[in-house]
Amino acid sequence: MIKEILTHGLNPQQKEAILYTKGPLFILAGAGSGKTKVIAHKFSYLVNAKGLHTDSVFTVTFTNKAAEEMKARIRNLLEKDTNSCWIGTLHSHCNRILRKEIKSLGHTNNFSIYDEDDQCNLVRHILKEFKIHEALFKGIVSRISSLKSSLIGPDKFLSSGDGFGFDEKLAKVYVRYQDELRKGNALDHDDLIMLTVELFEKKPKVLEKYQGMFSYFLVDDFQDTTRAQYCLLKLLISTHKKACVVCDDDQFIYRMRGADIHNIGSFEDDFPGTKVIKLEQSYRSTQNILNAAGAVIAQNHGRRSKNLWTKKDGGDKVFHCWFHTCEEEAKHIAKVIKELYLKGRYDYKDFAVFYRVNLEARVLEDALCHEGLPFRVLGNVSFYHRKEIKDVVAYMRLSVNHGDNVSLRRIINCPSRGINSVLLSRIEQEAKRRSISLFDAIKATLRDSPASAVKDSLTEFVKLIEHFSSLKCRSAAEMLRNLFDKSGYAKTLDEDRVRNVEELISSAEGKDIKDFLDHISLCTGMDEIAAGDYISLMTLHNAKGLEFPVVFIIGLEEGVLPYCKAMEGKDEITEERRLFYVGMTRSRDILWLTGASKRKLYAKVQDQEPSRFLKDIIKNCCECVETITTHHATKQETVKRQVVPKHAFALYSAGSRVKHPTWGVGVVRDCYGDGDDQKITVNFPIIGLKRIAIKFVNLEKI
DNA sequence: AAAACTCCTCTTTTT
DNA sequence: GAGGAGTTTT
Repeated sequence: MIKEILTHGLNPQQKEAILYTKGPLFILAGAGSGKTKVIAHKFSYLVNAKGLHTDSVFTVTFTNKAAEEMKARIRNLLEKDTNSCWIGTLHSHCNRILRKEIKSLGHTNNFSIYDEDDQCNLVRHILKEFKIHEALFKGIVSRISSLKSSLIGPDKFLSSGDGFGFDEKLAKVYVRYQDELRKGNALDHDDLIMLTVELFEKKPKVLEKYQGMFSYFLVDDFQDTTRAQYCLLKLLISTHKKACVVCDDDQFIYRMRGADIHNIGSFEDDFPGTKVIKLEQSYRSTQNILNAAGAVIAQNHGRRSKNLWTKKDGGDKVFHCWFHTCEEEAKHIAKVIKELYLKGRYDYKDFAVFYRVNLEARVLEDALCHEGLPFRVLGNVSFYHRKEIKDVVAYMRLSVNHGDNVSLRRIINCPSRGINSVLLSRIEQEAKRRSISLFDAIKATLRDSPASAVKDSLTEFVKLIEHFSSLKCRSAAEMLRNLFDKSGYAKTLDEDRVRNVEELISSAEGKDIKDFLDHISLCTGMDEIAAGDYISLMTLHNAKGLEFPVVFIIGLEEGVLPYCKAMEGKDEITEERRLFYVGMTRSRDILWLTGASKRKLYAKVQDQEPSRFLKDIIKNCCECVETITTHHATKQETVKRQVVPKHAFALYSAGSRVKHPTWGVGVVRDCYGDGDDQKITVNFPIIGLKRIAIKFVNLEKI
């Protein structure tokens, strides 16, 4: 009975995926095949039919956003609170475990979590000291990160190195970097995983405890796991082998972040008898879109075979259009969006434009502005990444963890406390000589230095930080507000930035200080208040996991998609192809693929060739649209005339505003007929779309 | 300590 | 072509 309720409205494969709990399960889920639904339903099946406790299902998502969605879905299905559940990213799970258990590894549990920015700062500091060319810091940070994602700690790396050249330097920096983290009582994101693995390997009792806590494991986006993450999961799963991983190898687009596609094979090897279920019915795209996307991805080899199909057969062919310049491309897209919008079938929020690199968005923004269309660009600098936010958070982190040298260096002269580089390096040396934290070194220096303006401001700084660490603030907001005022930092900011900090403070209202810090460290941005009717602009990477009725993918040119810096290796090209595939499969009804012969990249305009990926599909799947710039301009004109009729008797035209006696003001989306017989489609803000015959209604044109 | 100047770089990115 | 960082100038 419960079974029927929980699997109602699901297809046979989805049902099977939910009901199979005997052993390890591998779900190969195509784009739009309802994998999130399957995970949520499986969770509730485990609880309602199998009697598992909601806290004993270890559920992993790729992003925090996905975790929130999953929680909400499960909450609705179970009608139970999901707050204490283990539904989240692996990093947040590890943080939860480490805050509790890290003492047994000799750390303290008030550790700071460093983000990429902090890592870069630390590495640069080290490079300066080692007198290694500082511009290398980015490469080094990413090398260290990928070493950690493969569970290669500094010791292991050192011993593996008969290294020469760069590797030797890297090893030296890596050792020092990890040492600095340890001294500063800080972990970077990769440490969260690596240390949890270390914890489980060194402390079998702790591992047993967590193995015992969980009766089932659900892992979404398994293709995006790193080696370290896989090892962690394997440790936890190994006892009873009740796990279900969901993955799509065709959407593996995060190799650069250390994701390892071999984990898919490892899972089946490490858990023999794994049942494989394929979800191949797409509930998203039309058959035409699936055909085109399928033709693209089919060029990649060594994939798991998969045959996506849909009941939404037919649909429009995929549109393809080539332009002279990227400006024309952008203009045309704006025009198409406007026309579709005015027809009334779609809202602005139903449109998305994807591109490979952020700088492609510029031209598009101009064009959309020009047409007066509302849009938002996703994935700009995240809120927590802004300088002013990071600065106040650094104050907060230092108050919680005095050892946090990276945070201290960040704010010691912010606002200016008159500390010059001589004094600073004296403090650094003092800290090093006595192997104490910078914070303690400052205190020591203050004790035996003569009175001065610098001494006063430093004394005040120390007092401030100590005040807040001793003080039990009621909430993170209270602490932030006080720090912001009393540190004198507020005075150094302009209005905009003050407003940002205030936004941070209000988001901290009523939250526990440590929880709030964790939240900031583990989340990328403020949960986007995505509401509102906007066209979405984003990179192909950002598009993963989303869907839109109408999708445009722009810049389909050699050097852009595939991107020029990803064209050397074969693996890189296949990843670019998957990226394109991910973009295509986001679309429900309409898909446009565009490119241009001339595109402005950085300073100069470059000549562009059509992307090799287009060759795979144009012949059979695309409807090639001629542009205004070709000789057939008349065709465009006729299309336009249909949409915006301009005969003598037409009283209203698309885009004009009218007032209705009961529904208020609305925008005309589409018109039919003329004179007294004219019928119009009007969108009213609250009521929605309405068809109106003008002779029956007393409309006012405004 | 701020302003001016030069140099450099410039995929994608979640945690 | 713009933003960031580091260096030199005032």
